[in-house]
Amino acid sequence: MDRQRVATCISLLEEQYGIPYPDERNPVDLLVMTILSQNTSDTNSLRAFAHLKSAFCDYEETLAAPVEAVADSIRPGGLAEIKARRIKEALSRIKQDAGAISLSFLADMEKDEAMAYLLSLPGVGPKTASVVLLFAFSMPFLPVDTHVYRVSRRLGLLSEDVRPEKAQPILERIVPVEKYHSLHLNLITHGRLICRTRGPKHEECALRNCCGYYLQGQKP
DNA sequence: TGCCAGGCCGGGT
DNA sequence: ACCCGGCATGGC
Repeated sequence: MDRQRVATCISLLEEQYGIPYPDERNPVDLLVMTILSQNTSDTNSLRAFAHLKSAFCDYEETLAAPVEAVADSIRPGGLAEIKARRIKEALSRIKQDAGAISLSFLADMEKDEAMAYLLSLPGVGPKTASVVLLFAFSMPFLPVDTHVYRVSRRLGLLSEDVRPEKAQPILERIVPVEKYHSLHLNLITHGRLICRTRGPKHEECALRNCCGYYLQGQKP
């Protein structure tokens, strides 16, 4: 797939939506928040994260608490039992491996080593690990979620036969590293509204307007 | 009202 | 490798 098409999509998105800058967050917060966001709407996951933070004064306390208490604190997010267990197990592993509930040691690792470590944590898959490594450590990973996958295919950045688990390395190859933040955030922030395969109102909005000629099948 | 949400895991073929 | 069900609350 040609880089020109990618570059055009990125700059059209930036023109329309601006260049997003992620707010700085501590890596453990980011990890926990991303676990809470898995297959969950942002309103629900943000609410769950706020509840969790107010229920415990720090992660040591979260770790010491019974799973049911953690689950109760994140109930509004959905999938509470599973996520509570995963969060506690992840915190426990981190403390055991790092001697404290901190992920700052990842900064000293090679990117692939850091990725392998995060993937070894329960409840952490490629998407979650990539979010942490990109946004907390500026490592060159491009998180691929349902929106990024779906919209990338609709824009022709990925061919139709590419399966979700194959999408990330392909996108990482054709997207310039310095645009990972920008593309990811614009696609997930606005991606739910654009280029949906069904739902007529979605076809009328943003990205269709700004990248409309791609969707009409014209090759630039 | 039903469908979906910024996945991941464990089990099957 | 690939496919699939389960998880579960709130919003539109």
